[in-house]
Amino acid sequence: MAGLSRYMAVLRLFSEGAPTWTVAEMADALGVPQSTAYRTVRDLLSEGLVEMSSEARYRLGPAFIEFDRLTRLTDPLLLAGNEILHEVVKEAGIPCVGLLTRLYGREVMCIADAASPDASFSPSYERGRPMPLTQGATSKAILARLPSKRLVKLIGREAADAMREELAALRRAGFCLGRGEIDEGLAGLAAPIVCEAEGLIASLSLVVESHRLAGAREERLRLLLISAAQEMEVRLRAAEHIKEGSPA
Amino acid sequence: MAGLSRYMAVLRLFSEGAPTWTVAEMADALGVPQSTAYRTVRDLLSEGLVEMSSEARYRLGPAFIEFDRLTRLTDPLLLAGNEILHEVVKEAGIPCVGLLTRLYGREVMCIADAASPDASFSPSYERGRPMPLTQGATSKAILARLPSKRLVKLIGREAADAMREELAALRRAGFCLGRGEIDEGLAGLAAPIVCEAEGLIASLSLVVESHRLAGAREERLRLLLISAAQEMEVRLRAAEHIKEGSPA
DNA sequence: TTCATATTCTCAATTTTTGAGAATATAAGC
DNA sequence: GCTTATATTCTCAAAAATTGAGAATATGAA
Repeated sequence: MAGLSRYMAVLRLFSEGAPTWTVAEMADALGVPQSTAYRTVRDLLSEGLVEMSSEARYRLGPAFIEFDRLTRLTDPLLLAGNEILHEVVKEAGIPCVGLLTRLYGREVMCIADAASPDASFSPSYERGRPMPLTQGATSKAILARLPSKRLVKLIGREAADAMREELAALRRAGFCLGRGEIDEGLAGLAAPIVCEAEGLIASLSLVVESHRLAGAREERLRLLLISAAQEMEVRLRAAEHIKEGSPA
Repeated sequence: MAGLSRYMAVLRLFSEGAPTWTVAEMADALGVPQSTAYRTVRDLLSEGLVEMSSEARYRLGPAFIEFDRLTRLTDPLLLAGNEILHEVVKEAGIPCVGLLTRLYGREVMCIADAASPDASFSPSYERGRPMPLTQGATSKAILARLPSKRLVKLIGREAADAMREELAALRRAGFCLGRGEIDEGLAGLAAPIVCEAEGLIASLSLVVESHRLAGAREERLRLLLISAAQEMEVRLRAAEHIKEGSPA
């Protein structure tokens, strides 16, 4: 095993169910001798990617929290959209959770969440959680705006072909509604956000209880999301011009 | 440059002021040939540690957000203390920001923050932000509980000697108050949290406007923080026993 | 102290990385 | 379509780093 992947293999051992590991356990899990595992852990330790917990057990280190903060401070979508996200949740007027989600590398990932104070349900999403690529309004709103070449790369030719018509319709509508596709009893409403210059394809979505989606209210939320998403696009373009306009 | 550090050197280029880089810029900044830089970036890309932004620019990738989520879900201090942190802010009854801070690797780092709705000031702290080691109530409450050997390793012999008496007093008091040590006009109040079994040394602190710290109120907040910190220690020990008690 | 376990060290064989430049993509303009 | 400029990958022998087994040291508790 070579280069970076040898380190990442260790880091990927850590999980919610197994948050701490001894070096012996790592060596075992990866099938490498202990001396090698110790060297690897020592390197990770010195970079802050793991820390010693106690009694020879190790856990993920502070570097991840710091780098995450950096992404929070610099992500153009968050800068343009976090404030609006909270406003949308407030204006929705019913119990709901708002999500900002983004195609990120090869994943569709939630990068910001905001629950209304009266939201009694807890949707399974939050910052840092990868979402299923082809299910749910949030992801579909994103896939619908993907150039077909990239879509194929992401989900494969067959899956892309199977979804082509549905996505074309969503693209025309500029909006996506899904009922119970992910959580039973919950519905997702999502509007796409695209900024070519930043290479950004994302969506703003709202998760609400299905039974609250009467006709008129659904229409109101649709308009709310679409206009909020458009406002985010405007801010993204503005931020980008500022960057280019400023002296290098 | 060898092994992991060669990759970290690239990642550490990214900052709030320079959130995106071209490969040529990286190669320049690090003094390596472009072909080498391209190979390094390709590896980082495939692990999700960087992503392509647009037009040959790269930014930090989704892996950091995912790993951060994992630390949020598994950090024993956060599991034991996040709820209490919010209660403390609520019960404080004045505009304030509550912080959970932890000795993390070689840094003192804030891992959770909660502002009261009426807090009009914005303290310079938040999750993922390293704090100055030897300044501010938050850090001092932690240093006071550090075994002197580790203290020396952390801040050096001279600095450790210079602080020895002050820290001994803080240790006896079980509490730390600092006025304007970090932000002019703000005061920090902090109580230590220690859990040997988890190898955890931390503090719970409250940032308030200095002028609001009348005598009686200061005393009330002191007691609030100390009892909340103790409750966290209790929960930490409970969580630890559950872990040990459960079948492997 | 003594034991048990955690961690680092040693060294030759093996594998990876490096750098310079050539060879390919890729995208924009004509 | 072609042309140009730039981005990215590839090639290959020399240089450097990693590997694995085990010995040598810490470290901490009894």
